[in-house]
Amino acid sequence: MPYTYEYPRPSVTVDAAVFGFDGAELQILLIERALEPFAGSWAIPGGFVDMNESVEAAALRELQEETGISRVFLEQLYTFGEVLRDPRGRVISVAYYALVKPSEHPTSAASDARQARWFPVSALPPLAFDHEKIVAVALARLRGKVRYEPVGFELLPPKFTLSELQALYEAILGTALDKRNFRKKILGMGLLIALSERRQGGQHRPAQLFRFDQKAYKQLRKNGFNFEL
Amino acid sequence: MPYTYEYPRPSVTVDAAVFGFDGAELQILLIERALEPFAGSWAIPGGFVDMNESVEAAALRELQEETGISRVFLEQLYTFGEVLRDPRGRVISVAYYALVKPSEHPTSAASDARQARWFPVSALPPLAFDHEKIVAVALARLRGKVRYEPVGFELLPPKFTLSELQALYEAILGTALDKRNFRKKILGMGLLIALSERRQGGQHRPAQLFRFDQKAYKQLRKNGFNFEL
DNA sequence: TCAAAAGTGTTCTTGATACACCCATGC
DNA sequence: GCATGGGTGTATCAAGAACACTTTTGA
Repeated sequence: MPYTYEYPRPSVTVDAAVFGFDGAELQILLIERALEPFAGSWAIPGGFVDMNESVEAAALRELQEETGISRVFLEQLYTFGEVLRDPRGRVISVAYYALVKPSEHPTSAASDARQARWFPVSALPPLAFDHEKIVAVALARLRGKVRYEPVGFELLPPKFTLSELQALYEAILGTALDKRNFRKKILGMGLLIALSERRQGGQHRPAQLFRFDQKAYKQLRKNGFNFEL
Repeated sequence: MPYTYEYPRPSVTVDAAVFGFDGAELQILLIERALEPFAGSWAIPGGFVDMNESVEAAALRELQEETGISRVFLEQLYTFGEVLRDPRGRVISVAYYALVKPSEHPTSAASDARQARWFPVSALPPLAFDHEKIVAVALARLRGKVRYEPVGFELLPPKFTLSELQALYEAILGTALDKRNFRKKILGMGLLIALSERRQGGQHRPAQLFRFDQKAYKQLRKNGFNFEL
């Protein structure tokens, strides 16, 4: 690297806000830090980027190491580059957000995390570093994104009912939605496939199960289709 | 920095896609590199982040140094973190995009740029590094952003006609817009202030000049107003 | 008087919103 | 038979899209 010897180098970390949904509330996965600084504090998972891995690969690796999660929807969020944001010195953090189906990802703490645990976004503990800011940006992004791209399905199990889907949207957007209008709109898009199964959940009428039609979505996108709400 | 001595550190650069508008076409400001690698190639302005400045401050500084531009709309775009994106070694780039009023920013090359020049986005030369990718992402972001936030005004002089505004939107979006509908919508928002001046530009009827009403916009935003198209 | 851009309203169509009752099941 | 969530249609309203002619100026 002949050209850059003279340049001072900051450290670069990745941090990921991992969202999940428990059927009622939007959740975020936090780890309890095992190491200084902020040992014992809650934080979003993350760590240093190695020299021989891309930034995105680092985010995936840290998620795997600290929480056991792999194969998730992951998208870059924002890079936090204030000079004093980390007591260890100059550390620039590339933040990501991830959407997982908690049912498919039993979390298991490891690496430099004492434990990993889901918290409802409405009741988060104090967080290490500037992670509260990162979470706030991630939430804003998710709320924006969910309205014009079908990312909600990343948070639901492969088979779901329309009521579950609606509850998810209500949890993310923080508003009540009209049941008939919601169904009319979402079914009208032709992105859901009705399965031959139903879900029985108590002493009432069983609900039709659906799955998201990835292929139809990709096809529609090519033709200029825009998912909306 | 006791905790991080053991970590290898990538270099971090900032790069900025700077957009302008000449009345007809959307333009991008490029510099001709004076130094290796890619000496003599065109590139978007950028450079290394110093240890004692935030990433955003670095982007502003590099813009000033390489093109003479200051006090512009600047927003973070995306961080490019592939391992081999820079021949100098491991260099992570935090990309920004900027919107400038070319009239107010006579560009002047300096620092490690031989010259700075505007190019229409439809006719860019080959670019250094992965800058073509960065420009593509910046363009996509601008096209998305311009539809739901009034950023277009950053590209126009303080006083402008409705035809100029419409031409700008048409250049960015790449589509023709209906004159009457455009005027109806944009005036209906109450964000433009009609000035008592007119602009004479040839042998035809002079056009009413307007300016953007920043205060009204901030006020409306507080009340949940959403700019759209 | 001609060329060139500025300016102006109405109709139609489409999508968003509001709203209330019957259905299937388990207990 | 009753409690619980599942499922369905219509009428109103607002916003978007389509569309053509008159006005003002300089040459």
